[in-house]
Amino acid sequence: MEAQSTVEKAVDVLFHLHAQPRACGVTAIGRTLGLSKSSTHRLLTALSRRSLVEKDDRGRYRPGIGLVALGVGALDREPVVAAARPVLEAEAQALGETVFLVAARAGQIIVLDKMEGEGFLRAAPRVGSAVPIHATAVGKLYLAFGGGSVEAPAGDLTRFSDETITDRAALDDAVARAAERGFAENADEWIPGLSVVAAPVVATASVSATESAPRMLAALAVAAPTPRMRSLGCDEMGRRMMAAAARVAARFEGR
Amino acid sequence: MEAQSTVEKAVDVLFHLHAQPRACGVTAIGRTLGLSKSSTHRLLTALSRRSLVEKDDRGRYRPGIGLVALGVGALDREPVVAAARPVLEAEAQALGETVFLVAARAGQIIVLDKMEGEGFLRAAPRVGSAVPIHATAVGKLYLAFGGGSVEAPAGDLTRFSDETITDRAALDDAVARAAERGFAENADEWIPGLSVVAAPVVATASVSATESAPRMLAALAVAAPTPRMRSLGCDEMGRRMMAAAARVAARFEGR
DNA sequence: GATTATGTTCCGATAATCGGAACAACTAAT
DNA sequence: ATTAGTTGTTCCGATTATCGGAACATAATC
Repeated sequence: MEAQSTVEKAVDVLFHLHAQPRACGVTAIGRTLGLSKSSTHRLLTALSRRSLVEKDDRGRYRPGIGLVALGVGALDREPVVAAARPVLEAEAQALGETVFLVAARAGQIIVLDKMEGEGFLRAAPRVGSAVPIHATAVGKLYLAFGGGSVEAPAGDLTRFSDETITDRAALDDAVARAAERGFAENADEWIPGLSVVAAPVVATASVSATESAPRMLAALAVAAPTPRMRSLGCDEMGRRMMAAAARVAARFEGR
Repeated sequence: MEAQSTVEKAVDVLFHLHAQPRACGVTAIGRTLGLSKSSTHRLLTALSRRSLVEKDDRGRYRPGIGLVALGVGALDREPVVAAARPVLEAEAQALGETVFLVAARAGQIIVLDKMEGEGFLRAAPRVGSAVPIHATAVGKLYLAFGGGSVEAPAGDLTRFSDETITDRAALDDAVARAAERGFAENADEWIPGLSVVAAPVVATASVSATESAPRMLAALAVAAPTPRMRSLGCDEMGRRMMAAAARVAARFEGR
């Protein structure tokens, strides 16, 4: 293991609890995280005092209400989210489909915000969850424009569906195509029946206090059932997302 | 101060960051929490390694994406939430107004879940946020049926609107009335223009491994603009919420 | 350009953490 | 009901991460 600091261990406990489908006991948690029973217990009681975990009748622990409280509104403070929200709403309204704001965080690609359209495509990824890199439109965009902020997974590319790209060379081709066109698409490669078209939000963010550089901050993506996306026109949607992404960038830069 | 353990201090940092409208510096955080600059810095870097906080270009810190990830789905594991969701959906659909599931956690009253109706009453409290005790329908319910799990605030009762109950005796009367009728109401006492009717979810939860006792687990509440609530009929809504709460209790007990 | 404030790093003294062991409470099986 | 096994909780001395002041580097302010 590589966790030294106490708070990192505590956070690991939180993530472990989050990953489990139901409440866990002290012993089980300690065993899988390599902590002694007494240490685990102390961490849990500390977290419990701040209600980040809760103890049920049987002494088992599960994620607490404090986590929800901390998570709510945490995204509103992200400048990109604030800049994108009106655009998200406008596009979701105009297209009637769900529109996402997605960005790279800590090497993963994460859904920052979404706006549901009239369509019934409600199940799609939740805000805060991570999506695969090699099987999504946004993933390809980040490989093309991200400047190394995310990388294709080492080892084999997981197959999610019949259409999933599992060949390195084919993935490189798809990335090159995205770099050329300025947007990326994804038809059934992750979730069968789901198609996505995405465009990058590029803006000159202050990279340090004195210096600024244009950088890919996020991606705007529209999702729709595959037949519906075909009838809307993939290229048409690509142009539309690029224009919307440009509006987000403009708002981000303050005008 | 009363924070001893390191992880509690770290959590305090998270809550402080959450409460601030924008990114904070190390010095400011340390000052308000009574921590030395170096300690604060170490806590922040530890939290940052797990992406619970993020550092912007200027070295200021704000809540991170990890918090969102941890918050998402944390509520689905609450048995009451799982039991209530279908009922919430059905009521929101049938009434066309927003329906809440609210419960006491750590002495506070907290919104566990909500389902929005057709109405445009979207601003109402968010999932995960706390609501005042003496100025809400659910607060009165907990004072009546909660068995001491929450208590009316010490000192003066904060006035939120013209209708807010600020007199102890008047509050006791309102609580007694709720205990008698089995539901509680609230017209403009917290947010002007907003009326709520709520009923308690009472079920026999296992209080220990061998013993069980009937207990108030949560409350179901419907919110609507005051005129609309008047036209729906407060008593009618009270009966309706009591019936819905009974369905939640039945589902909770496993049938 | 000088000055103030802020983020970051270093290091010895301190105090919280660690982990084994003993205890208590519950579960499962006999 | 009794027993055996498991799990949550508490205790305590040894360990070690934490603490806080000070020094340093960098950015903001005048």
